[in-house]
Amino acid sequence: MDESRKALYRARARVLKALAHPTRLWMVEKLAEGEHCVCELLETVDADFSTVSKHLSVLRQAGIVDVQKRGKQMFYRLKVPCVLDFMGCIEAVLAGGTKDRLEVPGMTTPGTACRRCGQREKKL
Amino acid sequence: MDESRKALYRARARVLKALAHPTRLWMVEKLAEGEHCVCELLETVDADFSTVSKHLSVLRQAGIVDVQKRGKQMFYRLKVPCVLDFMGCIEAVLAGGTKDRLEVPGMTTPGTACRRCGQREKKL
DNA sequence: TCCTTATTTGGCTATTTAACCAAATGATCG
DNA sequence: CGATCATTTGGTTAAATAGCCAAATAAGGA
Repeated sequence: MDESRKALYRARARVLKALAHPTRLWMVEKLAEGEHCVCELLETVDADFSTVSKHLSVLRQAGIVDVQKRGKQMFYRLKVPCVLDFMGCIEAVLAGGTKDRLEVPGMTTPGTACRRCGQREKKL
Repeated sequence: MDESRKALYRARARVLKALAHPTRLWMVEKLAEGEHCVCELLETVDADFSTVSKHLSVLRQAGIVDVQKRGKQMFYRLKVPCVLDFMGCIEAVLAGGTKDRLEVPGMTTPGTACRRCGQREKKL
């Protein structure tokens, strides 16, 4: 795998990591309703002001949300709403389910031999 | 927010966290082709055998992949293929884009006042 | 049975992350 | 200008994570 490909996966992982926190997930859903200032988000999250601010900063740096300053307040918005579509699949994972992809491409058959180990299973 | 709701967000975050690593993301894509044993995955990932094994364990415990032991080998499969659908949206985030949801629900308008701060913006 | 192969487990250390507190910034208001 | 409100930044500490190595398992094969 070449370096640019590695960088791609690192970048993707960074986005997911930004989302991978209960409070931040909750905030994303809250922002799906429309923009909110930090103090509004603070109300329902049981955490310190600075903690909330830092979570929002993580989401912003990942490119998931947007901010706009108006007056004394910072208004956060969901910049990329498609992240909300993740929830359905996450629920499927939690349900232990084997939910198919939304758009099913050609998933190739299992059965390729292990090139390193050189062999396929022997029994069954 | 009640405790069971918090637990839900924690659970969701756990799934995303399992996915939020470059190597694991890569493995998920690789497993989308069909099942692979650990040694096959090892070939292309530049890491220790035990490291690869641990990454797979994380994915398994999250419920994203499945294992089946056959002979000496452990065959990992993607249990919930819909996680592959995340990639499109992640790319949109990376592109700084404002990609809409796949299925657009009624996203409410911004403009609700800050109940805590008691006011809406003054200028502009 | 002993050896080899495939994979997991158990430390261990370095790095990252989360949370809180206190102090800094920035805007509006009196 | 000085006070106040909304939010961010910096510091600190505790906890979680990633990676490597070495040892433990588990299944076949000689």
